[in-house]
Amino acid sequence: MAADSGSAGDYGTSDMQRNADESIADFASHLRALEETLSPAQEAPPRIPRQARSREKRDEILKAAARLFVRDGYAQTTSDTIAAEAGVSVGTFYNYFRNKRQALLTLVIERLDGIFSNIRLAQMDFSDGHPREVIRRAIGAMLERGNSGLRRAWLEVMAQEPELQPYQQMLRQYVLVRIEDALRKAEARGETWPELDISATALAIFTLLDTISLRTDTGIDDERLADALTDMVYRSTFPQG
Amino acid sequence: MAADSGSAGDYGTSDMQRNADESIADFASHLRALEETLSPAQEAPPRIPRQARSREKRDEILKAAARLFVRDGYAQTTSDTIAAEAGVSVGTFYNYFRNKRQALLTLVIERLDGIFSNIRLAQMDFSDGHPREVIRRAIGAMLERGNSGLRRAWLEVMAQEPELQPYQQMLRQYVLVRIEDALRKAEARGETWPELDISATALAIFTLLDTISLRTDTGIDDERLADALTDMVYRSTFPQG
Amino acid sequence: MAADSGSAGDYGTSDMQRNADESIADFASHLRALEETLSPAQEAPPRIPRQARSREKRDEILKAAARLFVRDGYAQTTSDTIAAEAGVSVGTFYNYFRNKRQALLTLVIERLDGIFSNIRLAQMDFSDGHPREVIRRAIGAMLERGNSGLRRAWLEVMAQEPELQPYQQMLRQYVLVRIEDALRKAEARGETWPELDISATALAIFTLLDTISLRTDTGIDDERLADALTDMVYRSTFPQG
Amino acid sequence: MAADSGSAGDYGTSDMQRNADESIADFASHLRALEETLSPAQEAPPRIPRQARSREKRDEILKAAARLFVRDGYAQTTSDTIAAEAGVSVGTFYNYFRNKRQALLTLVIERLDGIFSNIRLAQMDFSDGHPREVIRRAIGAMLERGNSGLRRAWLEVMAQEPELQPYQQMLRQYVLVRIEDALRKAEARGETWPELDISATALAIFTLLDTISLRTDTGIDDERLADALTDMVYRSTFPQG
DNA sequence: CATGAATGAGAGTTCATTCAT
DNA sequence: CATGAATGAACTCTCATTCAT
Repeated sequence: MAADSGSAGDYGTSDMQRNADESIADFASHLRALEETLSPAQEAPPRIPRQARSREKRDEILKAAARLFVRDGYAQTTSDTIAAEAGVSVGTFYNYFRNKRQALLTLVIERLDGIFSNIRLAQMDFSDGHPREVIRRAIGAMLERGNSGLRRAWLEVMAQEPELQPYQQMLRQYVLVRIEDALRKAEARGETWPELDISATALAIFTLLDTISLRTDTGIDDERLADALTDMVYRSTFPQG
Repeated sequence: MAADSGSAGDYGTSDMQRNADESIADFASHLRALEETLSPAQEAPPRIPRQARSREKRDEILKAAARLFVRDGYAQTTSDTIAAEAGVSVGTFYNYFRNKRQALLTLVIERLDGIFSNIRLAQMDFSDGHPREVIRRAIGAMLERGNSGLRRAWLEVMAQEPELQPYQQMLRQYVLVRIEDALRKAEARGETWPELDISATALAIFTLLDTISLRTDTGIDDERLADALTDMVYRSTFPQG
Repeated sequence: MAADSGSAGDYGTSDMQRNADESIADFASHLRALEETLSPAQEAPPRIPRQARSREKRDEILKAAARLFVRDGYAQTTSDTIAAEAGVSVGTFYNYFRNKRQALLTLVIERLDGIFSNIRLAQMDFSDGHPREVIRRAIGAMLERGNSGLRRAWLEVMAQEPELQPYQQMLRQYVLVRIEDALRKAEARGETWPELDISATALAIFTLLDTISLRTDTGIDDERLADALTDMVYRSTFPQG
Repeated sequence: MAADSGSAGDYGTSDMQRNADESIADFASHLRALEETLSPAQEAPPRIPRQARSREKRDEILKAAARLFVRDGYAQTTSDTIAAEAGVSVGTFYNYFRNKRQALLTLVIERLDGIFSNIRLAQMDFSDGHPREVIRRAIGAMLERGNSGLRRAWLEVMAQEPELQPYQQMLRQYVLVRIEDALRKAEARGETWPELDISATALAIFTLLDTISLRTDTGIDDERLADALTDMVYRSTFPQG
């Protein structure tokens, strides 16, 4: 299915490489943007650990929390349980995190790229003439990262705490706007279907991939899935696919 | 369950219809069994009342519960609130429903087709030669049903109670298989893209539409959205769209 | 010590009576004013009891709370303890009161006259020519009411919850202003010491009596104490006492 | 501490003085015993350190504690906060003081005369013929000392721990008895109002001044307040003021 | 002695569910 | 059947105090 190579020569690889590097840098900066977006929701933790052992314990607690949030969901996970799972007392949990919500927020911020793998979509740039590959790469990257469980927990908190919803909106807008941009540029170059409804298509693409990345077991191999999704996005945007 | 019949056949559609209806009925009966399992009959289980006045009261309660589940989510809705919203006492609520969960299950069972509007996708039949219209109609139907709020509540309970998940799987499989079937037939007729990965594509279509129908406000008009989605599904399946 | 009688006639008694009646009416209106002052701090209780038994239970809980607040102080009294003392469960306590603070506020409002016996001072009217008796009566009334324990609890909450302090200030101002008024009128009639510092004296009188009424056991009989206080207030305000 | 001397009886004053000083010393030693009783020596009790650096640190902590007790009250001040305010760790706090209460007790003992400024009242001696000035001076001295905040904290602990109440009684009695003494002597010289109820009047004077010295902001200038209080005490005791 | 992480009893509060009236 | 008061387990979070480093 994948057809890459290209018309021009041998330095294709180094080109790819350069693109990948840039892409990683891009990705990092996108992440930082998202982090900025989220941090206002994050109050200072009660204790900033100074000793090395302390950092480890904090990480233990975070890992324990992550396990439970993923397994049982946010609401079903109690502070007592997290503490027990981490092998510490409740007091200790509250030494490191102001409250349960902050623990989740911390997790989300620290694992942004795993959780919001959809920002990969924000990086798509169709200007180099190989849109199919661009799409394929973004989708592949999205599917391989695995922290969708935490995103489910994040969505759960948001449902309960309306103050957080703006943040979700912002994250979403961030990606959405970038997809629209990429599409609009391709449209300007006359590459897309005529009369393509850019906003609606961007929304559809975003929704599709955002949700698919939350999948647990689809019964379908990730590679095949990525290929099918790529075709879908590609064909629905660029004619003569 | 599957009844395919053949390419021509004027009763194809009504067949499809019957099948979908049957399937919903099946699903409902499973859910009812589940209800029994999850809320084991103790002493006198609340039954559907015969007298008109009682039925009305029960319906009032259900409507109130639905409003609140949709507005605030399942966990955030308390039995007290439901009773208050319905203008009855908590006791009365518990006279009609064994517990909060049963009230939601009842709602889900009674409004199955509104909630699981994705069942409409199971009815797509591309054999009449106008696949784009078929897709458009299914999508239009999905988007216009309004009970996505209750489905969100249903998903919320499921997250908490793993025993329910098989039922979600069941419904999902039902629709998926039907989409695959339709695609396979179209493929047999040589209408689809060559080498189309049927299962993966069906999954993608299902996921996309299933999620989109949960939307609250996308900022995009439903008609436009339906058109864009139709294009997406159509172009990614049938070439030369 | 008391010397009343008067220049004129036999209907002195009925005069007294009328004054007492007026005084009670006055007192009630003062109380209402204080209640108005406090009520903004009071949120609606979670459940307004309708059944008679319910009112009784509410009263039981209030009495139990009062006992414990007086005996152990506000902070040392837990909701569990109150419930236990009242012979109910915690849940029941929270059915009647939104929280511990509201229970105290309710008590305070319902027993305003016992707790803020100092409003008696707000009623003093020296215009009838018998200031000593007026003072004596106010002080006597202050000392005989007994809920100073609850006022101590009230002061305790206020120390902890700055939002309530305005209310204390208002109660205080209410009485203070009225004492000043009475003094100022007497001054206008030339009855007071020349160059009397009205505000400071009012403050001193208020403070003295306010605090004395918080006494538990002074070792001195209430009548004697009232007489001594009367002398003190009278002599420090009106010359040639 | 106040040196008045006067026309009559040259050692009278110094006697009073000695008594007051002794009494304070007594009180202090009682408090120290109390400290022992309340915080029973376990293993190595924190003692007053000898080395200069340690003394300074201890003083820093005490000052920090004082600031916070005054500003926020005893209960609202946590050991963590005290440590932070003093720029040390909690551990260090507990190296110098057995517990929070002991820190307050220590403060009280070390600042007895500032806190219990009402002891000044015990030193009043009307025998030199200028009672008004004597009163004025005592009141002035009371009002100018600023540690009433700590006394409020002390009263707070006492409310929680009944074992401490005898000590409060002790100090109170000491001052009361001395005021009564002074009044009785003046009465013997025929200077007071006839039939003055000495005990009750002493109690009233004590209560008034004791409480007024706890004031925070009365809205009235201290000098004016002192003058008004002086008038009040003077006129209610000595006729023809 | 200094540090600060760890502890855990305990406090306030909520809410699904029961049951006497 | 309707009512709504009663229940208590469960949950989140605080803070005085200890103790290993």
